[in-house]
Amino acid sequence: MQGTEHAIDISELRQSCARCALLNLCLAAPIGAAELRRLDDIVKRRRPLARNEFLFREGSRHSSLYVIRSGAIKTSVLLPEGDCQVLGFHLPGEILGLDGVASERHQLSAEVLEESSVCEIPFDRLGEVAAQLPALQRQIYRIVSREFVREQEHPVMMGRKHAMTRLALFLHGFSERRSAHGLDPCSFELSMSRQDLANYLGLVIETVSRAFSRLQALGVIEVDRRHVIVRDRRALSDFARPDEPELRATA
Amino acid sequence: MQGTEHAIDISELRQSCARCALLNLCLAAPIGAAELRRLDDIVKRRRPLARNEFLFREGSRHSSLYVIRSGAIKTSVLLPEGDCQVLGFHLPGEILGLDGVASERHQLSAEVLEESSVCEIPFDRLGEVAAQLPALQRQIYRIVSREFVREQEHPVMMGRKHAMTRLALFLHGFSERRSAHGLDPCSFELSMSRQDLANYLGLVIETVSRAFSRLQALGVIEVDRRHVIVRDRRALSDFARPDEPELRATA
DNA sequence: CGAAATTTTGATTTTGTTCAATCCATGTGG
DNA sequence: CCACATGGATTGAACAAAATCAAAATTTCG
Repeated sequence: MQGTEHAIDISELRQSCARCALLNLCLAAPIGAAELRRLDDIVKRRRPLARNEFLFREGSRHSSLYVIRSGAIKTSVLLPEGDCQVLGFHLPGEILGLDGVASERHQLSAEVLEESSVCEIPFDRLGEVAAQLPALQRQIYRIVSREFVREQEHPVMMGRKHAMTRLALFLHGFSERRSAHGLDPCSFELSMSRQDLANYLGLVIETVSRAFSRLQALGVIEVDRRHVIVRDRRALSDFARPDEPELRATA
Repeated sequence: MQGTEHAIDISELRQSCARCALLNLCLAAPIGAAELRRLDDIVKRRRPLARNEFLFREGSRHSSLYVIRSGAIKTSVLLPEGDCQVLGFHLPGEILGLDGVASERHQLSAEVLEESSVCEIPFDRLGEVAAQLPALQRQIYRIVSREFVREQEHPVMMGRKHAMTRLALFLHGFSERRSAHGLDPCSFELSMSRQDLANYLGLVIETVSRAFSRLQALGVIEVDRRHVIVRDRRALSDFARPDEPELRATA
């Protein structure tokens, strides 16, 4: 409830796809300036979402895609016994809401990990606009494909037999994603809890904790609470290689 | 090289989306009979693919989507050290080739597990047709979303801590998918090797073998080579529940 | 039929999980 | 401002499960 309605309106007016820093990662990338306004018209810029808020919940009605503008969002799915499987941690430039198009209901939940803002794009209106802008249509497919490919990194990580490999792979990928956004790849804050990370990696929290400690003891990273500094980028990507028992034994 | 060119032509002429048994699972589902012909025109029906052939390979140029008409196809991605991660086993009605739209090159390989036939749909021509048929456009999104959601089952499986749970989850899902296609859900042939299955589940081959033996010893399934009979559907889905140590201990 | 490949089974080792205790950062209320 | 409670994270010890190593059995295929 901080900030008046009025203040929010002003900031919304200021925003437009044309001047968005994420433009080239986003749906709008290949569109001419003129046509961009048509897309701009249907995009709703939502007020910032606070930590622990849900962007959407499993089972709720689906009608929009969301592009993350800033922050970090966790997606997960409920399992029969009450617990859940974390499916991803999503960063700026990434798209959410593709689940749910098929069944008109979201198949997963999206929870905000740190204050985030997103652009909401009503799905049917996007379809209407895209029908008249072939370049936009193609870009939508491209983005969807990109997300599809990125999802595959998850099973690749979980397929590794050693906890260290999984964590190294995660940290390495996280670091890479930061690079791609022009952020420091060697020093960052993890916005998810150890519990979330463990769940994501298919491990228990203790094992993740030990893997962090181990990487730190080996001088690969420095970790303080949720802050991570990558000390030896090379060593990290060595550990991220498919399970070679030699590597992770002594050192 | 079996079958003459002529024979193949005849069988191709006979095929059309309109009389395809998979129509309702496929892109064409909600399209009127008249418009269906336009889609029909761009679909290439490929001659049956033999076991071990590749539908496409990682790195090769992408230009089409593929709908599996019959058979079974395995997708996988190469890992830095030379081995690979199996990402999925795909059955009739499912779509392949969405990887590769973003980068114009396939990001994964698709290998035929048993004689299969697929419809090939040139991607840009599909776009052209869909631009004029909103119902087709929507259906494409729906199918893509469906595949997207189905991919999530993989990390859910890999997230389980016990080998038995992963295998049970796989068998249960496989059985369900058969039901959906009107096939016997309780008796089937697995077309993938134990090695492929182990890789897919994030386990080694010996562990998978033992899990099979164990499920058989418990009377849940009967397994002979690659043929599986589900004896106790209920017990199977109990084992497929998130890791409850009690369940899989004795019995 | 015989060779090669795949799968199963057994014994052993390694790793991760579980259980339990401690630590530590944070926030509360006296 | 400082005990104190709280939740999250780390660490340790015992245990269980899967990986590894090795061998035997079975199937597949030439």
